[in-house]
Amino acid sequence: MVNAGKWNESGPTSGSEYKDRKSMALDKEEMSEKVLAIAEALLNEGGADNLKARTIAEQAGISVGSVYNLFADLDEVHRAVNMRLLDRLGATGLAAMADLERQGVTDVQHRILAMAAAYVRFVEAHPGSWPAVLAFNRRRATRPGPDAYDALLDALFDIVAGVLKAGDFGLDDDRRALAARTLWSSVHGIVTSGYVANSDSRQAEEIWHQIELLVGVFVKGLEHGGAFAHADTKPA
Amino acid sequence: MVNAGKWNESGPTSGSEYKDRKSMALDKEEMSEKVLAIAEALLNEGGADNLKARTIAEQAGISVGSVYNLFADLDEVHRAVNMRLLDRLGATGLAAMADLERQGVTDVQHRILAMAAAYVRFVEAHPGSWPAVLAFNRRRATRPGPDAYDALLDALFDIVAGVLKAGDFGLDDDRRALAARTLWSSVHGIVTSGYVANSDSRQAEEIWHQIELLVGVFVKGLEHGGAFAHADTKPA
DNA sequence: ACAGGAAATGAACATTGTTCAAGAGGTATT
DNA sequence: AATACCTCTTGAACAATGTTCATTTCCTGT
Repeated sequence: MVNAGKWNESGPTSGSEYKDRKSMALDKEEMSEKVLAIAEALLNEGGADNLKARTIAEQAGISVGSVYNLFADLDEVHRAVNMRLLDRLGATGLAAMADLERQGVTDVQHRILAMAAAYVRFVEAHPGSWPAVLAFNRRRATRPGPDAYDALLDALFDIVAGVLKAGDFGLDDDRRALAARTLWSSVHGIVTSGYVANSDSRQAEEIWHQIELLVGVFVKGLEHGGAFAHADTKPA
Repeated sequence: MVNAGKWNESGPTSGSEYKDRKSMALDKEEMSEKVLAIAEALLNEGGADNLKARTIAEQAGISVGSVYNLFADLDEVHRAVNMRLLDRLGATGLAAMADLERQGVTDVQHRILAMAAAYVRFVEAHPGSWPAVLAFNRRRATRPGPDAYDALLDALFDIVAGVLKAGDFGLDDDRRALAARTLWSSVHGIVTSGYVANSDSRQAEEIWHQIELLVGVFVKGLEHGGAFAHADTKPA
């Protein structure tokens, strides 16, 4: 068990290449990607509950057992889909930043808003799977150390931190990173809270109003040294 | 089916009181609360996946069928538990505000931080069930209109709005309400993101650092009119 | 051809949510 | 007192699901 991740560990019988291509249906790699694409579609349609081994197998044209041959269990499939999404989100963010660069937008507030807008668009484009990403509890955390999941999140934080660096708020690296994480978490909270809140199209408007207010207040607050306005309240 | 919520709709055969008490084990109401208490404990221990009809029945000393006699399905049980939690959170928030009043704390930043601290403590006190609250998708939304769920959330927003009212930021009621929702969503996002992020005790520290920065920046930003600093960026 | 082994298969098992026909327990009516 | 009637309880039964594993299939190297 738990043989996932060690594909092609040993060649077939001995060290030979049998990658003829042609007549061969699909590589394990290709089949894995096909499974992940199907899984993402399923998650998008019906959330985590819609990710069923038999459905995947049927749509992929393979048997249930083969799914478990590619992935240890459905949790791993879900995790893999999430990583793809996080990865794509990072790419989207970078693309948004490149767009801003191209348009010569230097105003920090504009740039942050554009980043937030990109995030909102991404979430709206994945209505079913994004909540699944957020709700995903890595139960039985494999290791205490940071995994690929955290690495992807850190990459997202770095993008925001890069935007903040453009504005001159007198922040050292640590504090800027903290501000980036705070801003990201806040936007994230607004988006997800909005999804829980009232229905329909007023939702999108409310989310955007909150984001506008947050970013406006955040930038103004940073400009006036709010990041250092410690109150001497003890946590707990 | 769907008979939940209409208990004792008609008396037994006719209008008679057979509530002797004594010898009678448990009222439906009492049994429902017992079930909810058990359900909350189960959610706290193992998340949504740990809410099993048979476990509830066993621990409550009734049969599986009886559980479905009290609640339409497990979703309704989950929903009821969530409502209890939201209700309790509201009470906690009001208690925290009363404490501040008693201590004569008038500084807005202090008060917001104290509220946030109360929220964080509450979440930490319900490590398993709180994520379940957030992840709860009311699938098949019964009505388009606001339900009890939204009412509870609005109550929470109102508490925050009350705190903001103390500070004089030149906000009209609508804008203050928006700021309250924004602040709440942001804190919420910080807490839940923190739960997703790195493990262990550094987690709590990181969460609190983010909250401190957010509140500091938020208050400073409001003081300097950041709530009106509209950028002319279009949403999408 | 044959042997060896990796990969695919799908039947089988365990666990779940949910339903429902049968029964139990009580009240009112005669 | 006996009966009819109603409500609530029960637990067996069903369907859907995640997961396993003995068997078969398919390919490569000899």
